[in-house]
Formats: sequence, C-alpha cells, structure tokens
Amino acid sequence: MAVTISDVARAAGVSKGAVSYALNGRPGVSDVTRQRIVEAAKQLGWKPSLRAKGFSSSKAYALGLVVARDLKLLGTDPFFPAFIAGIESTLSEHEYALVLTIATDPDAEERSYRKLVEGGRVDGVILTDMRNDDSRIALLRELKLPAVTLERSDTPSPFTALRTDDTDGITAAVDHLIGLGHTRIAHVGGAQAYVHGRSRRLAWERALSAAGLPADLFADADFTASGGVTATEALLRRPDRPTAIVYANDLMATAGQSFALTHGFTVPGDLSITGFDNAEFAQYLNPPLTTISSDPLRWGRLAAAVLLDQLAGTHDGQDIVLPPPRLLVRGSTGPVRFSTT
Amino acid sequence: MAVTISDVARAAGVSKGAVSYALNGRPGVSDVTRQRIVEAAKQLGWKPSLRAKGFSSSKAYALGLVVARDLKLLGTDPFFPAFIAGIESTLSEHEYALVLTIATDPDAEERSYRKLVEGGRVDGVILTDMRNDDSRIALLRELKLPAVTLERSDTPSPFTALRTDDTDGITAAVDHLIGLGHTRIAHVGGAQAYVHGRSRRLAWERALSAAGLPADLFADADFTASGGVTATEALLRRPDRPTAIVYANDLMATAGQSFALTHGFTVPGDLSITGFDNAEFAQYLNPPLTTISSDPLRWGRLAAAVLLDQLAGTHDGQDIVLPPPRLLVRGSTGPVRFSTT
DNA sequence: TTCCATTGCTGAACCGGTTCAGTAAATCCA
DNA sequence: TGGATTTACTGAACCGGTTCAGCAATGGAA
Repeated sequence: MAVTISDVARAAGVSKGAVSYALNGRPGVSDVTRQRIVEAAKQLGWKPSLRAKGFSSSKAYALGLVVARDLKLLGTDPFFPAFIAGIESTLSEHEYALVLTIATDPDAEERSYRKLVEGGRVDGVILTDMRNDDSRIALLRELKLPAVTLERSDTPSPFTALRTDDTDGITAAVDHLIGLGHTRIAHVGGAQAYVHGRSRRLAWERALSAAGLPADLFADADFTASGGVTATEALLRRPDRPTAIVYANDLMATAGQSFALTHGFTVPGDLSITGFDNAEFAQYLNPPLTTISSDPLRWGRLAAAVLLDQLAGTHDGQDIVLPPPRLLVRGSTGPVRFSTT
Repeated sequence: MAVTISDVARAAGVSKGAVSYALNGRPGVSDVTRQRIVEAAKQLGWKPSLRAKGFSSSKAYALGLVVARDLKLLGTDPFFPAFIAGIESTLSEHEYALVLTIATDPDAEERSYRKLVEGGRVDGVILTDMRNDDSRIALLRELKLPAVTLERSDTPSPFTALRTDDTDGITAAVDHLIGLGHTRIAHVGGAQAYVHGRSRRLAWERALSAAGLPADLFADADFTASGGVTATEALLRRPDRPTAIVYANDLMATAGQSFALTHGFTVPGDLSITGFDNAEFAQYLNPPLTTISSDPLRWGRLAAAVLLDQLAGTHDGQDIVLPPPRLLVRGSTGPVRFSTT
C-alpha cells in the first residue's frame, strides 16, 4: 500500500541496499547516485517504515518514562506535564516517541520496566523521583536498559544524571526569611526516601547553620496535602512555634497555609510560608504563595537529549548540571512581627 | 540472543507455523501437539517479539494520546494524570502501550497525529478536550486512524464517544445554591470552543431557567487562573452582582475566590463559589472549595477498553454513557446573606 | 473398495528495512 | 604497463514473526 524502499530503488534504477546507504548518509554511494536516489525518494514521498527499521535494527525509536506516584500528587504537580513536554520537544526532532507508563503500586513499577524491555518498546528510560537506595538502578543494569536519572541517588549508578542544587532554592528561601527577621524557621519535609525530599531538608539545615540558627523545627511529611496539614499542626502546637515554615512543595504549603489561617494565624503576620514548585494555583492563593521555581521544560528537553546522545554513543557520561531554581517572593512571606521566647 | 519462535519449533519438533497457530489459539493444530508446543514455549521462556509481530502484522500494539493544552492548565488539572492511569490499567492487561504526545501549539497537534500514523506508532488514538467544529475528526478520517472521543463534538463523527452529562454536575451545583437561597447565580465559563466549556454553560442556563431564574450573569473565560480573575472582577463590579458563582473548573474558582477575598468579600458570606474537577488542592483552600467530581480513572479505563474492542472488531459502535459527576459540598458555599436589589 | 472431505501439519513466501560478501570498474602507484 | 587498492554498487541473507498453498493421513459416505 505505502511506498517502500523497493519502489524507490526501482525508480532510481538501483538496488535496495544503495537506497538504504544513500538515505542514511553512509559511504558507498557516489554523490550523483545519492542525489538521484534522494530525488526519487522525495518524488515518491517515501517515508521509511519505522516498524521495518525497528525490526531489522532491533531498535524501538522510543524512550520510556515510568511514573510511580500517587495520583493525588500527580494531579497537582506542575513538574511532570512540563517535564514531559520538554522530553517531547527533543524527541519530536529525532523521530522518537515517548512511551508513558503510570505505576500505581511499587510492584507495578518493576513490572513496567520489565515489560518495556521484554516488548522491546523502548531504547532507554528516564528515571525521575530518585530515591535513596533506589532499587531501579540494579534493575536497569540487569535489564541492560540505558537510562538517565534526575538527580543522583546515593546508590552508585552507572547512568548519567541531570543534577541541580535544590540547595540554592531552599537556601534562598531561608535567607529571605532570615532577612525578614525570622529566627525560628521550620521545615515541613517531603518524603525523605526521595532524593529531593532529603536534599531539601539538608539545604534547610545548612542554611540555618550557616546563619548560626538551630535547625530543630522539623516536621516530617510526604509531599501530600494531608501530610502537610498534620505537620503544620504539630509545628504550630509547639511552645517554641515557628514564625516561618519552609515547605518542600506547594501542595503542602497550600494545605499548611489554609490550616494556619483557619486556626487564627495570619499569614504572613503570624506565620510566613514558602513552597516549592511554583504550581499555577499557588500564586492565586490568598495570600499568594512565595515559592521556588525550577525549569522542568528544560529538564525534560535535556534529559531526552542526553539519553539520545548516549544511545548514539556521543555522550561522554558526564553529569549535566542545571542552573539553580529561583525564589519567587510573593505575599505569604513578610517581616517577623514579634519575637516570642 | 533471545529465544525465538524457531527455537520453540525445534524444541517441540514442529514447524514455525505450527507454533504460531498453537500459541495464538488458531485451529489447525491438534490438542496434543498444541499442548506440547505450549510446554516447550514455557520451558524456554519464550516471549514473542513485539517488534516482529508488529512488523509482520502491521500493528503497533500501542494507542496514542495527543494532549494539546496549555502547560499551565495541564499542571493543575487532576483529570489527565488519573485519566492516563486509567488508560494504562486497561492497556497493561492487553500488552498494549501508551504513546503520549504533548502538542503546545495548534499546528503541532496535527503534526503529532500525522507522525503517529506515518511512523506506524499507534493503532488508534483517544481524543480528549473535544472542540465544537473539531478539525481532528476530519483529520483522523483522512488518516484512517481509529479513535474514541471523550464527549461528542457537534461535528458529525464516525467514532465511538464516551459521554456523560456535565449537565448533572452543574445542575446539582446550581440547585444546591438555589436551595441556599441564592437567586443571582453567575457562571464563569471555560473556553466555549470546547465541548465541556459549552456544555457546562448550557447546563447552568438550563438549571436556572428550570427554576424560573434569569441566566444573565455570565462571564466568559478560558479555564485559566488569570481568566478566572478577570471574569470574577467583571461580575463583582456589576451593580446586580451575583451572590454565587459557578466556575467551570477549580483553577478559575480558586483564583476567583482569592480575588474576592482580597477585595473585601467574604466567602461564603458575601459570595458562594463552586468549582469543577475536584483538584487535590481545592479542598485545602480557605475556605475549602465546593466542587464537582467525576471519575477520570474510570473514563481512562473505559476509553482504552472501547478502543481496543473496536480494533478487535468486537465493539458495536454504540456510545458509552458514564455515570454523572458528583457534587462535593464544602465550605465555599453557604446560605445567601441578604438580598440586594 | 473407491472417492471425497476434513484434519494436522510443513515449507516457503512475505512484511521492509539493514548489512555484508562479492564483484566490476576506476584509480593509484611503482 | 601491470598489479594493488579503492570506489560504487548488487544480490542475498537476515531480523522473527504470520499466513497460505499444498500434502499426507484419516475418516466417512456411497
């Protein structure tokens, strides 16, 4: 039905092999012949069949992304859509496609990777939400599946990582609060099993230490809204309650802010609040949320580009370091009102 | 490297063809032989190569989803992640994969579909965000790409649609407000080019008419937060300003509520507010948002199932009607306080 | 007993590319 | 000028399944 390489070969008066060489920029064809073949291909509107290519070259011409997240988090996270859009923008330039899998339970995650490999669906995968002691690294080594990771797990990994310093965003937030006179600055942490959960916490600790302040107001949570509420409540109940809370993401910050407001605290009067992610709704809260913004589109674009380079053998394996996230100061942070003891 | 059909054939002492017939449940093999072949395949751990299958049968064993949305909307919309998860849950049972494309500009959308077809990436696609006069319908007919649509466009379409009555959700919201004594109930509409934007508006109009109330407080918007703010401002400036606003989605409602609060209105005292979608953050606003919740997971599951049925030729082409969305009453709606003239 | 139909299987073609061994012609070098 | 090397191309094998024509064996009907 569609035009095949044989049609082109016939039209150009050469063999299939010659067409293949010519169109793939391989040597072994003279310039005149190449020109003639290219012309014939254009004339006939030949699009090489990806299926045939994939079959004969054992490639999928696709990358995979397995997202293992609670749906409640996925639906409010501005990171993923933009990240995926970034991946796409790179892939579409290279005739690659993105195969997306959502794994809702932990077992499903491993099964997803195995299926992607067994089915020969993808040539490589992008790992997000890196965990400390991340089992996926061993899994992918076993499956011999090329990968790129977002951030580095503490598990030694042979895969190229895209890194940034979450540090800088959190540091900027803490410094901003210190500049406003706050001394009791708490942190509501994201799940500490995740690299970004932990690194944000460590950044908060270091920033306080650097200013000679104690980092003792920590409440563990899990990036969810309800977790944010619980953690906020615990912090606000303390006799030495904080005058500012640095949250590990916008969803927890939103929930925390709402909790504080409904319990008689004013924001930022009694309590300053910062988030992380720059979710679209965050600037439409009352007060709008001071938050930290990274560039997920760029992350996605780069992650895909690095992985493709790696598949082509043109990447040196060096980690890529991305610019640090930016602090967006909005209404939820203000000068400390009075100093309680 | 991997075990192929020839290995199985050799092990079972039959021809490749026999193996193919046996494992695909086709006639032409005796039960004993079939049993022996199945045994041999299991023994060797044979997984038929999807690539080879796809190549020889001209199938992709994958469905496509092209998302053409502003990133700002995608990142806050709880619908898509859950919808995709639903698709996945069906596909994973059928050895199908999901190829996801994000199209950021209108031209990119058409290009995406064309690429999916030309590359033979997918066997069918799921259309979301149906528009009135939707150009994709003609495009997919031209491309001969099977599809399932979410909601029906007014453009006649040969594709099976999954339908529901947005009507019921909005009607419930309006009735709830009327029950609270409201008579000036406004609507901040989503982009009217979309089927769901328009149907929500019509539902609002009908519900008011049914109660003998005028449907004159309409402000057009586009589902975005900033659009929601502008529309809200316009409504609240009117001399006959509403005592309740029904928004077409949660993001606009959130932005609208924040706008109202910062301009001296109390919610729900001066103004009751309802959203649509049940975004995770919506219940953590202050006050928490009364909203309308559908079941995107189920939608996804069904959409994929119907499309697969269709590809297998076992679907009758009838539209699928889904249960109506539910109203979730929370703090942003309350009794009307006083009646202005 | 003969003829026909059915069952169960084989062998080969086929899908549309890539890749490699082989060959004829052109070019180079001594 | 002759031999070696290089260039430009062909033909065929190959990837791993599906599918179909054909054939032998079996069973049933006449």
